[in-house]
Amino acid sequence: MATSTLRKTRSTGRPTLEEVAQRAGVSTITASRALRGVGSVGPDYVERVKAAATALNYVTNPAARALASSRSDAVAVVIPSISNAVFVDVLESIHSVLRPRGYEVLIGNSHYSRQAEEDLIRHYLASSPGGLIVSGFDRTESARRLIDASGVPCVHIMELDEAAGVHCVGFSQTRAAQAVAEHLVSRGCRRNAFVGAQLDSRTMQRGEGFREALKRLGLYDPDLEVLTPSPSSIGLGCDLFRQLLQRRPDVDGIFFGNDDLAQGALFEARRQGIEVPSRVAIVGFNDLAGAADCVPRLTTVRTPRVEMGRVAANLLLAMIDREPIAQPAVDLGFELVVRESA
Amino acid sequence: MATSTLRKTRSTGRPTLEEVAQRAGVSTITASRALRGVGSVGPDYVERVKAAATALNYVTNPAARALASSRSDAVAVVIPSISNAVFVDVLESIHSVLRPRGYEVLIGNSHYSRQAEEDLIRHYLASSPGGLIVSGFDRTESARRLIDASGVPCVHIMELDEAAGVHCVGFSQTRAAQAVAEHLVSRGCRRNAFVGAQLDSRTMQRGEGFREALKRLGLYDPDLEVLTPSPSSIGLGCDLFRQLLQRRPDVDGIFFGNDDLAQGALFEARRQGIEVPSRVAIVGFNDLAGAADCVPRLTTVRTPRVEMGRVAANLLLAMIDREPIAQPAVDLGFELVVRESA
DNA sequence: CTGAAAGCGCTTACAG
DNA sequence: CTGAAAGCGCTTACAG
Repeated sequence: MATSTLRKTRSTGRPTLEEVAQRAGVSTITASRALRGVGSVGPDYVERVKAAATALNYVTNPAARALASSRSDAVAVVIPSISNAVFVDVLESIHSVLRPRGYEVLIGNSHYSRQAEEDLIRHYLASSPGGLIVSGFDRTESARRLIDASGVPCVHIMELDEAAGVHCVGFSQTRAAQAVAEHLVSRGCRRNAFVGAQLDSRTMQRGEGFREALKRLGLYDPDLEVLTPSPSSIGLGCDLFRQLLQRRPDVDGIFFGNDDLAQGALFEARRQGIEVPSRVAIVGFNDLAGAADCVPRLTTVRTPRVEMGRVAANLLLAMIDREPIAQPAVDLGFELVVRESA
Repeated sequence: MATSTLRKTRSTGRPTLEEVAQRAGVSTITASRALRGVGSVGPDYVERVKAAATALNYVTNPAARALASSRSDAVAVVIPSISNAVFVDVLESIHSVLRPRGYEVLIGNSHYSRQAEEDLIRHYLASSPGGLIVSGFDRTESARRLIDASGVPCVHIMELDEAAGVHCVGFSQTRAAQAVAEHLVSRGCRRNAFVGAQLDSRTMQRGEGFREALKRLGLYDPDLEVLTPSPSSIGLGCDLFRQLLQRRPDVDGIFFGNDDLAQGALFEARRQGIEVPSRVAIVGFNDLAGAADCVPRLTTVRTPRVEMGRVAANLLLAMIDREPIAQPAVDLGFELVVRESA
């Protein structure tokens, strides 16, 4: 058969660029350029190549492309948790802008471990991804150096840093916590507690912002800070609330570092017959699912998760395409949503 | 310089297998075999190669490996939603067994669309992944054919199918729903409703199992089936519960297709002063976060999400390694967790 | 605007 | 047990 001469020994069976080029009657490289839309190719050629590709059901072999160009169509996103709805929302948002642009989104879950994050960053950087998105700024020096040395475009999400050369999209965790403190105090709470779990850098920043604001208002009581390294959850919220009220029955305002803790507290309060917000006001963080519907409806801080993912992905895209960056650090703000619990 | 002869024109700067081999004083292919642990290589050689790789900080270029072997170290997982905690749990579990084995887990989110799923499957199959994990069996004929024709090992999760040649890990949605129906009836509920959202195949199977069981018990009332294509959420649970009780105030048992709907119903019941379970019993599905802590604590069906991910990933690994498969269809069962709401 | 040649960094298939 | 050669399917760099 005439076609048998085309068959390569180790062929995968799928059509190659060469076959597309042959069918279109052009050279392989012209077909490559036509399909990628780069370089100058005669419009008639472009059309013929595209037609041939469609007819053959051609799909670029990503491995071959990556090897030849030493640049992959992958973007790695390293987050500390995949169970925390906060990151899932951001991820989904990043996904929705990157996938349509042809990027593969690789998800690295560090489980809140600095060492695991460093390993993941090393792993992903090893395959020369098109871009990298990481969470916050709390990482090992090695990880930081790996990112710098790689030259791979990198966007930081969740937090803000004005340092030159750092690209980030987030909001001020500190200011958000201050807003919560001011709200609690303005509604008359005098003994305000902060309850934080996981102890990741963002939770700590919230604690700090809360503390600073209370100090400024002359209402800070170190005995009302409850911190635990356990992962945040509704069940933990129940426990911490119960313990806190047992130890300090005089507390009249509580700021929880995450909504799930606050929702747990609401359940526990109900079980113990403790009125919210009249006896103790409760504020959460993030405005996760259920916050608007629970009883009483939860007062919380709405964080810009969807927008953060979208803006970060677009910023990364601009960096990858070497477009000029108007604003390397984007503050998306937050919103205190006052409902019934405080 | 002597080393300049080693420098390739388009080098990426990272060490290559050739450099490792050179340092170890062996051929490239021997280094390749030593590092992969395949073929027969003298133990002393293996040691020297590994030492050289470590010294050079060598990391295999995945694109080159994939191109040469026409087989990638990626496993694609296609799920219908990334916001639904059910899939996040399974995903995390799959991740935890595949990543340590060197696989990259690619996540495809079909957003419950058959067409989107087909496109994702086509996309992932195009890059010859090592394996594929898909959710359930409800997909387009094209998607099914693509999977079959690809020859890529594929495991189905969430549901069960006894069909020969199909590898799956899940549990019977139907039987789980039957157990719920029997529980409600056994505790005295006579007018039992089913409330399902999203209308994905698993929700429909639950509805069917529930209906069949009630029919068998002579208690089926078609007017008590509430179905909506809206995505499942706590807020939707509030709405559907309110509407149902307005329309059929005599209902005394409700089975919600997912815990979030049930939790919403619990909130709404509280707001309306409707006693649960004395006036109406409520059962959820999946035993998601919060089910054990809400008020009243939710009676629900615990689904084996973590185990499902683990078993599916290991089954896939066995298929990839062409090991004999003892059991192509694994039924992991479920557990009715009776708490306070029913 | 178009193309022939070389190369990306591995692994397969074949020898010995 | 070890290796020289060829090839995977693209893109880069250089010509014309």
